[in-house]
Amino acid sequence: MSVRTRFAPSPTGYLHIGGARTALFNYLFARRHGGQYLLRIEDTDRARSTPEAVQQILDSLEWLGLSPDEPPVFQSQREPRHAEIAKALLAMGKAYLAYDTPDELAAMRAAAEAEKRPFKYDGSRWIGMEAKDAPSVAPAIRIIAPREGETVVKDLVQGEVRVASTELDDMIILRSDGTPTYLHAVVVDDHDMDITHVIRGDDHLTNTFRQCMVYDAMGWRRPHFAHVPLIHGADGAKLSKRHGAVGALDFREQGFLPEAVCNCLLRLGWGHGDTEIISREDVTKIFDIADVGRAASRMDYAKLSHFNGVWLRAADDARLTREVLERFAKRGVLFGTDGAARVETLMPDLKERAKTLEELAGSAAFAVHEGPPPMEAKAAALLTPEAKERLKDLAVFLTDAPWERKDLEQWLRDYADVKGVKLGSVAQPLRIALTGSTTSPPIDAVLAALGRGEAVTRILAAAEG
RNA sequence: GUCCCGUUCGUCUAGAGGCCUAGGACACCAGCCUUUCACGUUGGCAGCACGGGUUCGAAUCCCGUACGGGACGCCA
Repeated sequence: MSVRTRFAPSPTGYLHIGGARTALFNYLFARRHGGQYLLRIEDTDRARSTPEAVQQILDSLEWLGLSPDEPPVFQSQREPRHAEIAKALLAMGKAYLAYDTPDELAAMRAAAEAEKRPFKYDGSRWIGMEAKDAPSVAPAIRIIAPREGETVVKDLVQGEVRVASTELDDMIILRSDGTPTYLHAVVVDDHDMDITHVIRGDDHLTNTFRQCMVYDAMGWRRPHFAHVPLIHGADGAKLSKRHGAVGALDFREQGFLPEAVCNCLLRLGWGHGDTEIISREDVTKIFDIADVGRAASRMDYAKLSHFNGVWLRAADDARLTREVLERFAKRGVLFGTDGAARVETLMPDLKERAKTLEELAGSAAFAVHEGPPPMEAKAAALLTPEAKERLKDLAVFLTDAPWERKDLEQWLRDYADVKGVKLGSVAQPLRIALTGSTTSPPIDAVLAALGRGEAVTRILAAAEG
């Protein structure tokens, strides 16, 4: 049977990076083994699930390049099937009707706590009861837990984990209102979807033992399990908004590339020798779930920036230009076709200096600015009378300079040589005049991209300003 | 509280008994390169949670302790 994995988020909010990483592992595992990777939306909690959240999860996965191979399955639409299995279990005598009310259950828990003993449900009085003797409350269906021995799970990440049957009790699989519980629905769905490998967050590890009750009672073969550790915030606590960006789409907003986010997420928990930078294509060839670590890791935003810088430099110039222009539009920065062309011309040098698309947009803005760009205070301070004289002189001489980047560089060197000054004392005033900033791509590249007319205009404006 | 899982530089990790004087990456510090800033490059700082075993030999195996996380719902 071919490998089938699934990512099963509940649509109660945005997709956070922990979920994104789980999706990534599911995707990679399936690809590695030539199988399918599916998506199941666990929307059985009607009160908390929203269509907006579903859409956001879909958008997030698409952005990350983790769209499923088949249309998503919506768990809520499968409730009849869940009920059918619950009733089948009842008919087989592997489950029973339990007539406890929520209040009675709460009282039992309170009593257990008062006596400082762990609460364990005992529904033995309901087993074998005739319908006519039952209380007049709507019953829930409980599955009969194993009474002795232990359950053993060979987890692909955590290794062999075992839990004694004394720890398990008869759990509810169908509520008194006829709706399935999560632990039951998951098993039925995974079985029906032919899921062979369940890869999920390690918070589900102990749930696995209860899910095994359903598999075993139905005589279904259990899938392989792999419980990957959670991602924590920089302080080691559970990941939350106060740690900064956690939603997958927040990263897009902040100018991170999906390939960088995936690379970073991959390295949180997965290791393969000293490999740090790795493409989707390459990791697909070597990914092994056994190489995932067992310990929780912390999200490291500084390292994400580094990964992003690496992938930014490797990215296609036309693509980056599109991204930057989109950001200009959002910032209200106006640009014409010549401005767009300047950005693309400068892109090889621009991307070398940025960590995010936001930074890239910031450093590219001077190129499309209508007229002389705004002057940074630090830059303005360096425009001494002496520097302004230099600019006036340059404006004159540049009129005859050859306007190709390579030639411009040589021209500037010759100019500095002839004037007997250091190249820096020529380049820096020029940079300030042309970009309004003390930092920019190499000055010859800037001159070439702006064009002679625009360059001279800016130089004169700065010299006289 | 009970059960389950975990613990290598600040962070992410390599490490499956001798290859470890514990390797790499990010961050940080210093130098080099240089028309600025980056990139690149050289070097530096810094870690096997603790205590017992097993073994000729342990970061690696076993047992405790401590600390962290997770699960204990008619939530998912």
